[in-house]
Amino acid sequence: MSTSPEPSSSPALDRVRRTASEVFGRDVLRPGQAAASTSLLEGHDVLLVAPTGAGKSLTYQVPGLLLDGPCVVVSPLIALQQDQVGGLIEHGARAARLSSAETEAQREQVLASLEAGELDFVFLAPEQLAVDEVRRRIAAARPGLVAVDEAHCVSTWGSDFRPDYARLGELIDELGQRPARPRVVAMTATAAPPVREDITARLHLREPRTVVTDFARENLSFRVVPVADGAGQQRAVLEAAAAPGCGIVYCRTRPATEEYADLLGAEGRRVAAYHAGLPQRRRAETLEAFLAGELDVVVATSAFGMGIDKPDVRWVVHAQAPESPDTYYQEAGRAGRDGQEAVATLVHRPEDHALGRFFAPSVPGRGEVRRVLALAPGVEMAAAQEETGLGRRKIQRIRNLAHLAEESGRGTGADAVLELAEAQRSLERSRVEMMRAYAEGRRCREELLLAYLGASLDERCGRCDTCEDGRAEEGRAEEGAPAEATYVLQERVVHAEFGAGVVSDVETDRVTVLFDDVGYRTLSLEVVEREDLLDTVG
DNA sequence: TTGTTTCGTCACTAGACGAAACAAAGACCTAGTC
Repeated sequence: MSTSPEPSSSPALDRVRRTASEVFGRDVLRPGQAAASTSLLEGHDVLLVAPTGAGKSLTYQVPGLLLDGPCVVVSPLIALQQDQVGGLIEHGARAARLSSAETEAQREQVLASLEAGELDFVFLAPEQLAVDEVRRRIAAARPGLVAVDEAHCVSTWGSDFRPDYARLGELIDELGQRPARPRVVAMTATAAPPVREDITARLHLREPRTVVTDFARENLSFRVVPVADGAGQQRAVLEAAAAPGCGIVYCRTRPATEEYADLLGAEGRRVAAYHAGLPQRRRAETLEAFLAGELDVVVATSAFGMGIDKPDVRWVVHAQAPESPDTYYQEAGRAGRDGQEAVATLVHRPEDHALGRFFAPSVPGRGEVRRVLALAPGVEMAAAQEETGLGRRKIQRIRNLAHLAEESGRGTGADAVLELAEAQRSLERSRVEMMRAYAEGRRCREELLLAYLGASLDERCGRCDTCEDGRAEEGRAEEGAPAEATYVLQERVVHAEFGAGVVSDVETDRVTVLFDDVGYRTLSLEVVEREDLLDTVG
């Protein structure tokens, strides 16, 4: 996998520029757009990591028009798909959505148009692509490009939620083999290096080029407010949410969103709660009102996220820590998209991390795994449930684990499945610990987040709370001069106990490694060196 | 894993206490009902 530089000139780039200008009215391409689009035209698959608002859409829209055959866009939310279809039609492209929201007649119309070559773009969720009939008819239309939007879902979902995400790679493979296999572009706003690798592997990207745009946020200040109890937490959240301008308060539970919405409402803020337990219509109204500037604050669970591109959000407050720095950076990053100053505050109570551990996927029992693996191939879900006495979700999870275990070379059988499930749980739990390290550490906040996400900051941000109050600087002084660079970021290493892994962060006195089987571990450099625990792999 | 609610016990017959039970995100989809 390589990170592609911006191309300076080529016939492919000329075609991209012309179409971007003539069809979409974009005379200047933003960072990443040119590299990603030309790579697709040159025959590569592409993984694009670029922040929301950086114009990721253009990266599939332009090649989608230039390559032969229609472009299939896989997108997780049908509400988002509708907006994207509307946007393309406005520019004169032929686009449609295929989902359960369409009537049978409308679905037939979409598939017939696709087969007749009358559509440039078709939008659908993985669940639609998993329908044999739909997949067969799309393959018959010989698509030239498959775009996977919000591609981090491929990595974070699939094992126990929306299982068709776990099958997306093979579903795309079935749309045609080379030379007819469509090219694939996977797009996401943030993805730490192991997530990028996971997406590449699960989508079976071929000769992939990875395009990563700069995602440091120079207008965003990160803050952490430690609190000891529930009352302190509430005070801190209300205080942070009293900031001027509009903002988002993120909570981990639905009742918490309602409670804070009531409290903020009582203070005179125009506020609404948002979570997946609310009626669809009310959710849509809340989103619309927020985008239109009719609400000051939305108090939400993680359901409020994808597709929200409101530039003037001035602050984001996390009432509880989310389960990983990946999620935190994505949610906090919804503040200040307009480039004006914005603040991201995490109210931190150590107990809140328990919820992160609770949500980490469980490891199935050995007996359960054996029963699922013993099922005859191709057996229907209803029969499988009857035979194993297990729920649909559990069966699906074990099947997906078995599939992934085999694909990743761990092998077949119950041991391989259990090993993989253990590794997944370890990784999730270690992400929770990384989040704790963020909240409890005294390093520059942005430096730590960017290191985690695989980018580096040349110097401390100078804006976060630890930079401002001098803790970040003090910490460095106490630790002494930076240690000689024994380990290099993204280098592969082997630990005596934890096995193989990749260096994800190097500080003056410690090194953080993402191990394949146990997740993130932060190790003291002194101990590592004294006991010779970590070997680099050539 | 944790915090909150519910329930039973003791018996100072009102309320304190501890144990047990419960709930804690995310979105497709389809079938059934009004």
